Amino acid sequence: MLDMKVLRADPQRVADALKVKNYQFDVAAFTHLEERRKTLQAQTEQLQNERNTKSKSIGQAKAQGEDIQPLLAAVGDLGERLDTTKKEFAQVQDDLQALVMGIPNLPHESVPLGQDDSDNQQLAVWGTPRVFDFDVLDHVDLTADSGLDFETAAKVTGSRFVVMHGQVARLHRALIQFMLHKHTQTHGYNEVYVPYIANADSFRGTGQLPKFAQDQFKLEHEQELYLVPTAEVPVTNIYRGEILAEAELPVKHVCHTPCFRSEAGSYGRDTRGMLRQHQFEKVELVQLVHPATSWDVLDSLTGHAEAILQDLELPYRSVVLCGGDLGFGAAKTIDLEVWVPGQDTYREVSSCTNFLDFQARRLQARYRSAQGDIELLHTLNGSGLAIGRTLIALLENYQQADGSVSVPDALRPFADDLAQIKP
RNA sequence: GGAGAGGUGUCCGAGUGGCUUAAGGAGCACGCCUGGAAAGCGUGUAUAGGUUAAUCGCCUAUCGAGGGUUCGAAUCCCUCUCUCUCCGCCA
Repeated sequence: MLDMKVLRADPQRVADALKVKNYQFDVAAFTHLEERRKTLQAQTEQLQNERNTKSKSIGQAKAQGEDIQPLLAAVGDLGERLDTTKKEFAQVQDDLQALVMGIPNLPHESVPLGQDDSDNQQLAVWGTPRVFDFDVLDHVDLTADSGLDFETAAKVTGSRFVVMHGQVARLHRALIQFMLHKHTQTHGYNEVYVPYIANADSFRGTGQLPKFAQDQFKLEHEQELYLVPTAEVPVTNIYRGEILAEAELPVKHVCHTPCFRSEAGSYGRDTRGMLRQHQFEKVELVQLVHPATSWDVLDSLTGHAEAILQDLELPYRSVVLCGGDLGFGAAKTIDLEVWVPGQDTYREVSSCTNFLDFQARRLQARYRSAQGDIELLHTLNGSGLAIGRTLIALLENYQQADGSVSVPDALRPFADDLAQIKP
């Protein structure tokens, strides 16, 4: 959520900034609602004050044994007027809230202009894609006999799911262990385990609701519950409504969860293989930091994700997302894209984002400064990394002419010393 | 699943319709006192919003959440939620 003070002070400036994100902010509608809000709030509070004062005097009169009938009469239709005004005020508040909750975060000034991912700007390239002296297989063909089993998953559940067998399942598990190990032991993150189901308040807190309900798996339950689309939701919401001491900062969490996404509206895209699944594993990095540090933290957090790709010796590049490709709550996002030989291109395995105080304001996640002031935190997160896509990259980059796949050194200790996957 | 007890500020804890403007205590901060400390004494110690150029101030809301009754609700009623105890079931 944006700062209401900023919105009120200069809505036109907000509208201009949001054009970078292809978002049309209706300044007139906002200003109109805000005017009504102001009037109605003043009226409501004035009536409440009147009621409180008069009620108190009734109490005092009663305590002194005086006749309270005239006082009761003086209250008259105050209650009714208050009721009407209150309802009107609540309605305007709801409308205004709905409007403001739907406004995306302002992009940082360094975010490049652009419509979609083709306008993203490359920042750096690491490693060189391997030159193969045989015909390259993609992960589907490579594991058709022994590893990834899409037919069975389709029988058990439906499309966009996978069953993994044997050594591929082991490698998949090893990737999770390896990443958790690296982030906790080398990068100083605290591991957390969290629920894979979260309530609507949590989804609103991190910005998945109200706007993106169609992307979520909603449970049939008496309470409004959803499967988590990323660990970002449960982990960041640990701090919803909390006030941390400045000395506790920065909070750094690493968390492995499955992620559930309905992928509504992506029917034709990435239908082959396990690039885009309804369920995938992810190791997520989440930080809650002092506002002054968040831009530095974005760089270091991205570096932590990059370290995984470097240890696995997978070629990748980093790109900064353009305005049109930037997420709802993001001020700036750096994507890491790993080389996928089967597609002869780079594909996203990590998305590292600085939300500034956008999520913190919805969450009311704050800290108390040394001076005793209470201020909003800044939140950041990034994949470190998406497991399924890393596995794809691993299989395809490390494939051999005979159809086997060698396991990179860094991963072997976590895979019971598995050195090679046989076809 | 059944029965019961609860949820009050940073913490403990009082509070069954109006001197509650949430008592009292602990903790913390500052001041006085002291050679220094402890003790003692004093002052302060929530959040969100409104008003204001801003501070002070003033106003409104918040006692798990949401409704309701009432001139007036922490207190009474309803729904939900979480915690604890006992029974049952269970990995």
